[in-house]
Amino acid sequence: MDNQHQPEITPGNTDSTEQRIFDAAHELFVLKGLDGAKMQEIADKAGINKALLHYYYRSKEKLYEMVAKAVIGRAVPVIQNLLESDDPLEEKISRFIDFYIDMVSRNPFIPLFVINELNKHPDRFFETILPKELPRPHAFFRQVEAEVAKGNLRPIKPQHLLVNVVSLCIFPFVAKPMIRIVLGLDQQEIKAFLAERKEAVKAFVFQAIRT
Amino acid sequence: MDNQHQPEITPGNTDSTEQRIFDAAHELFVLKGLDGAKMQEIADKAGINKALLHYYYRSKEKLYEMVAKAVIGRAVPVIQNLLESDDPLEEKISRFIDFYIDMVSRNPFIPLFVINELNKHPDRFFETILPKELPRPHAFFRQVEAEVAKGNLRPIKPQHLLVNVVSLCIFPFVAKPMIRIVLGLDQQEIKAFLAERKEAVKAFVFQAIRT
DNA sequence: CCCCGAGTTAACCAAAAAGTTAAACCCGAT
DNA sequence: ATCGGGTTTAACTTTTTGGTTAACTCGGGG
Repeated sequence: MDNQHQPEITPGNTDSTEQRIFDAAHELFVLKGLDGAKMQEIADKAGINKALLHYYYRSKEKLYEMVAKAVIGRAVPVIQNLLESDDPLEEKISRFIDFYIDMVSRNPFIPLFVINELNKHPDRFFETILPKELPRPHAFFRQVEAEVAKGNLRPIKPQHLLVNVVSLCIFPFVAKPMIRIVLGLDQQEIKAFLAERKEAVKAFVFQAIRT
Repeated sequence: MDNQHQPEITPGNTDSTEQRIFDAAHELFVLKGLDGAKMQEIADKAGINKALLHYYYRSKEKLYEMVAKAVIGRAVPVIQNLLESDDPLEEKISRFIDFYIDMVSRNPFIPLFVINELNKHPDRFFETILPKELPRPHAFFRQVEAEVAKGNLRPIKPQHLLVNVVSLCIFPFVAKPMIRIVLGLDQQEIKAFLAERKEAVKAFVFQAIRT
């Protein structure tokens, strides 16, 4: 063991070594970013020798790529389904909000990871990480336009509506520590506050768009 | 020159060396974070020797602290003013949106920087970076509650309203590359889209809260 | 004219971190 | 049993990086 750090192996990890490495890398890359996470740290968390990282994944970059691809690829099909379903619009939006807030409150660091990746390594993102199939919101857009035309919805550009909904869902979880400070909430209170978000966002959005 | 990188000195920088270092560090830390930005890089960008970084600022940490403190300290008083002014509520919200979107469209990386700092180094943040005076939104909250009581506003928790407005202002700029992809916009189109945001957000928010 | 000290530099150092190697270890197939 | 390939490890090398040192420049008193 050339290990001067505390090993703190994640327990209960009975999978293959390759998987353990991947899981450890996933956790640390998402938490600390490419530069922040160290190979030794990942090895420690996976409970294996640093050389194994290179045995299974050739380099830090490659390992990072795998993780990034997995993280991003995971959410895309779900969003796609949500946007393309033929539910009535309000129901679709409601489901969308539920899904997004559930997802992001379980994994609050994922959106930050994606955004950072996209801002800091756009080249790599477009070349190797971006999945071929990315959400096509056209169906959703036409649906909104149809409702606006029918007079069921106040006039709004569907693009702005989509961006608004996503912003309202994601941002508060990403900025959770900031919000905690500004609103002066403790651990419990911020949790309660964020738990109210599903209903708060739905109410806000629907009041904004209903005629 | 122990310089194996391309120097690419930022031109037009006629200020003192100390200032040049600070500016270079500011740019790179905001762009790449503490781990991502390298001292050599900062020195190159400032057009000076690496040793000067340590001459003026003792260590990377100290330099980073200065930058972080400046970045965060800058926005706080303005927000404070906005929230505590005694303008009527709608005007206050309107100004708030204008200010935030102006600010974030000029410096799209600042919010990301603050959020990352807060998520990844909360300890340091609270100990050394957090300014004593942070925005106290109480006046704003009471104002909202008063309007709700008077029936001028639909019932809404003022905390959610504040979070909603900030989310709608900041997130689209932070997630700009993501939005570009999903909406399939080119450079020009995304610029135009974001330019519409001020009006779009105001319309959305006011329709959501007006009775 | 010379000194002095702030400013600046090249060269160096030590620690950290990525990556490599060669040997050992398991374990099923021969 | 043993061979052999996939797996794992300790130890090593290389590269990167933050930090230091000693020398040099240069302009303003004395």
